[in-house]
Amino acid sequence: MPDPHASAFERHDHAGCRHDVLAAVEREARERGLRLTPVRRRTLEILLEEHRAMGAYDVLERLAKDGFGAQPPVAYRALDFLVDHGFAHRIRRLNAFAACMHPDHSHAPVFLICTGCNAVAEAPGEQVREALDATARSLGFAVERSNIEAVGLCPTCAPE
Amino acid sequence: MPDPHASAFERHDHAGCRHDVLAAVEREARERGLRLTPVRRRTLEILLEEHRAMGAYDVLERLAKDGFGAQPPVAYRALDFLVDHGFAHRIRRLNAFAACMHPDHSHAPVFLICTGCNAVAEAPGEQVREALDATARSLGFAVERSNIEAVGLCPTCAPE
DNA sequence: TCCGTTCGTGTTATACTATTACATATCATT
DNA sequence: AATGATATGTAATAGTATAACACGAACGGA
Repeated sequence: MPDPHASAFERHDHAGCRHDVLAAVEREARERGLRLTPVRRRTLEILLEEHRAMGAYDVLERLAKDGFGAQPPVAYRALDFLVDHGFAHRIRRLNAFAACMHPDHSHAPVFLICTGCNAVAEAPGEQVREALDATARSLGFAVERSNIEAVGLCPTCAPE
Repeated sequence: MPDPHASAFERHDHAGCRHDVLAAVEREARERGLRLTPVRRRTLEILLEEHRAMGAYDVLERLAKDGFGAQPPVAYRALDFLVDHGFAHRIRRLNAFAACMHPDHSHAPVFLICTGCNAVAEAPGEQVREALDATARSLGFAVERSNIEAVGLCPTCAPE
């Protein structure tokens, strides 16, 4: 099994992580009584196959090829479902979506977007999330959800 | 002078903070050799007057009423200028813009968006930013810019 | 099993957000 | 005043997202 903690910037076994994540999502959905319908499942597969942040219309195009509806709501609804239940993430800076690589445990990840190669890594966000909660709490604000995104250069693209 | 550290969730003297921020921006622009042209200045004034996150088209509408061009690029260019130089912020979650309340010192704020009253507060982001940098660094990622946004309930809207 | 309700899908249409491209004008500098 | 860089105005279009409605499948209770 691929190292689940490997950074998305590192080389890893795509086929393996794809399979594992899908299995984890299926199990989660079953346990939580969620309906992982054909469109939803296929949408997740597409995100996993591409293994990158994809626009809703890119996803839609692929869904249409697979015989699903070709109108925007088809993609948006499936993507919203995945995001709502933690099986995918929305990256607002890119107006894009990406499969969650750790769907089995709740987490609020941080996204690192490389301006050199356009790769997007899902980094562990516990520390950042904790700091954010503390900051919010000091103002009496109760955080429900958050998005934390950074753009910069990944190790490969960074100058020496 | 209004307390510059007051949370946006607290009552405060809008007219006062408006004036102070505008003065600070004018000084900053002068010192840094930036051209705070009429559209740009008016755009900032609009954001300050409304004192909330505004869509580009809302801003555009007001600019048009004031005799400026009525096409989207007019608003987007002015807003981009303000954002690029730290005089305003872009809140991606809302596809909106808000005047920066502390334009005199560089900072990477955190945005707290209340789902109850739609208020947006600009909270100090040093701690969060530090945690984000640490997380990114551990993956060899060099952060250039980031956006950190949280949705939840402000003190006023939170249930007892 | 039948009925009603909820949920999911497909479709049409439209709303909202943002950028490209190009012409014109203004500014800073010589 | 001439030049090059910067800023503005406008037209056209690209890209992102949602509302509203019809239909049908899944679910739960009588």
